[in-house]
Amino acid sequence: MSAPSRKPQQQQDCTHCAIRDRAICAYCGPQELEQLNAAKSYRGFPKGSSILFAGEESEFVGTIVTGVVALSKSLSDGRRQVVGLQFPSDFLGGAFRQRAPCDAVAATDVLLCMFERRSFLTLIQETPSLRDRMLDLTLDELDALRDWMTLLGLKSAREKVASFLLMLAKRSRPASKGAAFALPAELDIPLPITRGEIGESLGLTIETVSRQFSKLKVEGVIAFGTSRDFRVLDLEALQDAAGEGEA
Amino acid sequence: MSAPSRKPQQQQDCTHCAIRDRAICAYCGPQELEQLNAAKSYRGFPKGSSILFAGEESEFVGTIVTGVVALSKSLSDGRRQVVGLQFPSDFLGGAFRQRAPCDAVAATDVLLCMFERRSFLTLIQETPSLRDRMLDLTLDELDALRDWMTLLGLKSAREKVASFLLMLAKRSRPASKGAAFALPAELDIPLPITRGEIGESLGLTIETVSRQFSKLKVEGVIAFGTSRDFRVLDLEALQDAAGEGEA
DNA sequence: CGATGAGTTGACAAGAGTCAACAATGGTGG
DNA sequence: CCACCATTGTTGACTCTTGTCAACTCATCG
Repeated sequence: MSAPSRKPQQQQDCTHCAIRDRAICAYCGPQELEQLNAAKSYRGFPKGSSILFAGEESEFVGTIVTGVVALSKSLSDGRRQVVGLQFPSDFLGGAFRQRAPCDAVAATDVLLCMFERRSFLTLIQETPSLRDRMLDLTLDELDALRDWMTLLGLKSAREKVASFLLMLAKRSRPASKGAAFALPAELDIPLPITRGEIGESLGLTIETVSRQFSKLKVEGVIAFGTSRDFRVLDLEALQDAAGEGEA
Repeated sequence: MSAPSRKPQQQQDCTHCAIRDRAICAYCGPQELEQLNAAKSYRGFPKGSSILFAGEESEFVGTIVTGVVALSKSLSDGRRQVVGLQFPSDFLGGAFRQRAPCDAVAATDVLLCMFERRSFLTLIQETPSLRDRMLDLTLDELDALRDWMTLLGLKSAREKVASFLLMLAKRSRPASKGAAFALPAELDIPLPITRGEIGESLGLTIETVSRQFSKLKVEGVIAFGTSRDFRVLDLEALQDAAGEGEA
């Protein structure tokens, strides 16, 4: 486990922010950015720590600058379902409501660009570019959830695992706009979460996930560096295994 | 199959609308309502007809006044997953984006209160009460999807079916159609969709759905009138079977 | 070093899918 | 009005994917 970055981060200038063009502030002009700059604050969450508890009141909202956050729901008997993975530039929008709809846990060390919830609410009322972006992001999230539901509802274990790896491959790439999805085979992709968490995402057990990984490895579709990062050897085969093509 | 209500409905007055207090217009004052009243139009969709096609451009948005709409996604091999059931007062918000994110099919005869998409966009920009309600509804939908994902990911067939029946029981509250049909036995709940569609919602086959229904029936938890409506005999047992308690 | 947790692999069991036959329902046309 | 047909739903027998239980390996950290 790596060290928490607890110290208040030095105020990074918004204009040089790596996620400037994809985050909640994407549509903001220089002046609006100024406002955000003044209101924001950074906070680090060490891997494994809880960012939000389901049902609890949340006093802040925020954008992920670095790291991965797992949103999950639990049944009373302890079974857990991961209902969303959030990456840099994603907005912890659940926090937008008074009570968080699900747990949010830092899957890796996470750096959040935060706003106090109530002041963000007024900010958003007064700033059309923020408001529009907010709705955009929320609708994007809806779309992503629907795709995920499709995966959960009708894909086989193999398809689920392959789809998951593809999703990671796409999302873990720095924002290279345009250019069709092509992976250099040499690119090592980190698995930001454990097998257990992958299982909880896909509605599978840890053993099944492991077995599917092994099978894909034996088939020469993927290769592992350590058990926490992989490389796509045969993209076409992986897409095939994922049952790509959502018609 | 019942007759389509294709004829342009007479302009119903918004103030007497049955879903006035829950729909997109819930926060609107009298004056704003006036504006909506002028812009809206009604349109009926016969059972089984398509309202939106995934990927196609949608030229309107709308609220469901009566009926049930099934949102679904398909894989290229024909497998289908229902990713949302929408009831009266729900907003066909997918249509808010230029291209619909999934198919929308009228599961029953449906009456829609519609707006031309582009004019609705400007309307929403100028009307805070509409805008706020829109975000509310979208966030509600997100929450509902997350619950549904939890169901898909980790519940057993029995739990899925029981949860589905409970959901119907909760949601099928009066859209106050013809008062003539206000029966004393309010416990009779219609199943608005076929077993097949239920299966596609829950990630189960039609046979499994049927078997679980039969089991619940034999156990005395529910009873069927026709195969398209049921009654809850033992609510506690049903909640138990659903694995209620999302911690 | 052991100790701990993550990950892999195997044997087995069970839940859900598949295939198939049959029953019930509802709409159509003679 | 009834007979016919298509659609929808039910039930049974069998199969197979995935979950369960358990042993074991591997990496990492005190």
